[in-house]
Amino acid sequence: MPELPEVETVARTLTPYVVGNVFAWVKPLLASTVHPMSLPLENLAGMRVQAGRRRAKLLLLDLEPTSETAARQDAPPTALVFHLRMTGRLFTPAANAAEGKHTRCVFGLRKPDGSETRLFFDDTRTFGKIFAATPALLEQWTFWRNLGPEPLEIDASALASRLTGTRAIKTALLDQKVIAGIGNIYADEALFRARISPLRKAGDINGKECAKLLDAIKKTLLQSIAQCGSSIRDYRDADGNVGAFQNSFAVYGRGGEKCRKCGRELQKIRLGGRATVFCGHCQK
DNA sequence: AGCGGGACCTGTGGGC
DNA sequence: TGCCCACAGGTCCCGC
Repeated sequence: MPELPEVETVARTLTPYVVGNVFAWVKPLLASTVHPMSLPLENLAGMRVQAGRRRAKLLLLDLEPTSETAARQDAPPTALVFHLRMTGRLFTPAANAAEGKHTRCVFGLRKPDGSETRLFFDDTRTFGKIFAATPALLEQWTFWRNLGPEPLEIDASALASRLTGTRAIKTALLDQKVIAGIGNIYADEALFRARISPLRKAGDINGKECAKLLDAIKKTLLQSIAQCGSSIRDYRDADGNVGAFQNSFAVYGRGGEKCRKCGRELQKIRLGGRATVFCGHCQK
């Protein structure tokens, strides 16, 4: 499900509901949803949500201590990290709402006025993870440590230096160590906009093409963020709203249909195990 | 190094 | 209506 624009949208919509609130209790409903390296989620008790943000496809709640936690012996988590994977959803349910069939964890938070609010983590396919971490723990997490740069924050030369080797450019874009946050949708969409075939060898993309590709990546991601992401089936933001960028797809999910640029039939292949759609005429 | 395949899960949609 | 198969926005691991 969520790639960079979707996680960004969830972070933005969730933040107003949680910032300033203090974790009071937690109810894990599926043990495997808690990352094996995570601190016990119970350690969240007394920590206040200071900010919400996104890194790659991860959503982070930055935490700060309160008087409740000041005397604690254990190291309290300084961040609560969520990886939504394919079907993870974070939202604040209505006060009387019951847990759903796919609710994997419930967090109880206390608002400054003393009233309680809850945070649900729902995840149909159960691939998602919750990780209560300290900075040291995050650094021990290989996936985190190896994350590549944010696509919206790098320049073309930085991208060029990371695109090496003989593997397909699309495979490289999906590799979170190369560049973080791009998934199957935005890899296909950006390559179409840059008029680059997904099958080209990453190391063969020249400087000019690299600049064009990065420009296409940034524009695609920013346009999607502006439209609150893409909703194919599961994705919803923290308010339960769908995104709109799926209406702007040039290639994703359009195999066999006509290229919007040249009218020829879009090809659908499998590349690195992922459905890949592109125009064999427009993309070289 | 890089590829394909499978695994992890549940649900949905198409074909028959 | 129902069954079976293919497939789904992510990542990891294995063997070649």
